[in-house]
Amino acid sequence: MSLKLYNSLSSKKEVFKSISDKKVKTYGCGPTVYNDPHIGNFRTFVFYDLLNRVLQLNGYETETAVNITDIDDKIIDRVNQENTSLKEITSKYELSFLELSKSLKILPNNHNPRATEYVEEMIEFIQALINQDLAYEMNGNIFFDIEAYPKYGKFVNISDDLETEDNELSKKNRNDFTLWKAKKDSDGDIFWDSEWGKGRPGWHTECAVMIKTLFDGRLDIHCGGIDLKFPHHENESAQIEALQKHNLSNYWLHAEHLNMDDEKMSKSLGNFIDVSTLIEKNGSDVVRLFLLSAHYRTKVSFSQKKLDECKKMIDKIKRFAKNFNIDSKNIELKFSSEHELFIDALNDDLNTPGAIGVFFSFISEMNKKIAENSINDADKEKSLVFLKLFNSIFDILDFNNLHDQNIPKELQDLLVSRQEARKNLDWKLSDSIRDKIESLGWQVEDTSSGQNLSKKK
RNA sequence: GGCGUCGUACCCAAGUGGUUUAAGGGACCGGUUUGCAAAACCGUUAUUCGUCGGUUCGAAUCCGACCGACGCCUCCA
Repeated sequence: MSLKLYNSLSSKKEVFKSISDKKVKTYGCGPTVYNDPHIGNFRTFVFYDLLNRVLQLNGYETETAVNITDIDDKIIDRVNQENTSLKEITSKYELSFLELSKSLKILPNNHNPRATEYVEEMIEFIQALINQDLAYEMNGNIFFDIEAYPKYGKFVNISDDLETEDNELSKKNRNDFTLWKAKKDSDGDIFWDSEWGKGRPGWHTECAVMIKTLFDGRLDIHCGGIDLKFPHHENESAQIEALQKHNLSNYWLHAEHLNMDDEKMSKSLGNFIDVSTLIEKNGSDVVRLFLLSAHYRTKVSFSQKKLDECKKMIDKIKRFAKNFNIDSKNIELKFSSEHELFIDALNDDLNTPGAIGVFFSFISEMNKKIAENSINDADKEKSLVFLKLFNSIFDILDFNNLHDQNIPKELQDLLVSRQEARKNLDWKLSDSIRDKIESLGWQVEDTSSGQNLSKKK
């Protein structure tokens, strides 16, 4: 099955067709670096990674960008509150974003452009819009004139009542948006010089110009959180499309929110959970699986119970994987029908829950054969291929570390003693040693091939 | 107020016209196995998909109304 993606432009699943044959260019709206990101932010970032990996699975070479918004009102607020510098705040949280991304196995992007490094281009871009009568100046602010761009409203129906005037900024039209913000006293030394005076670029212009500079304003796929659909993405594309007369992006993908008690998790509502806290408590593999365990276009409510269930799922996969001698480098990805079902699910608009279902059905089938001792070489090979395929997308297994290799000496000794006791049929001693092992945070299982020690769940 | 999304078992969650008289995970209960556990395996758990109508040979899937939840229209992943 060819890759299908739900395009927000048409509100339909569409067969994906790239601009050039092999290479796909994607851009995702990244974090505003003024705060530690919460788990909801990372739902979207992990979704970008999923898209990237599925594109690669389909044989595409990807060129990805996720921007760093490092000029913004909230950042300036923090700079003023903490009496520090812009760079100090933004570099701290940019680093935290990149580290958490790595920890959640998000593949590195080709570009992580910072808005502050493109201000010159932004000023030129705004000037070009003014020259084309697509923007106008008002008290040192520059606004995009949506009346000059009749196609405005690709993501929403702009209704008549929205045309009421908003006099606060003396805009011509309520939906005219800021390209350049005139400097305010509270901005301190955070400003750039332009022909229209001191100020700084607006958010929508930042993304538009980074895309223009890196990708010549022409993308295969633009993605972001659902809340950015309007006005951010509307405005982003309006600027580029009004000026360049072609689509900014052929596909627009929007990820739904992670909610907290059925309400959107957000920094402004204060109902968010830190990613780092969550990773520390549950492990990054569990958090990653949790974020991928629901389809990206459905709302998800956060709960610890779900994370606990994901942990159990991972344990089940690991137990299955331990049946095989995995040398992941030497597994040739030769797909059979079982694998194709998994790929089909992913190609059907990144249906991760469907793909997980296919994988678990396969595990069940193989486990049955293992229990009956009827598993053959072909099954084993299929299993290895499936494990590798699964991990190429979900990336929650460490094949080199499936067997807990670092067993402390103390435990090794206990295992030897227990082995001895079992040999002597001294169940009382054997069980007391088992209790001791458990009290140390490990657990021992007796299998036909001997004792199997693992970290306690 | 305008625009939009969603409502599937005890919980989570796929499926969006016939291969599904509804995947997969968790939980529960019964069984096989085991010295006992654990794990694994087998079986059971929605004749039903918010409610009521309609279209169709056929609907969880399409249409309408209603009820309920949420989002966007202001910063937001």
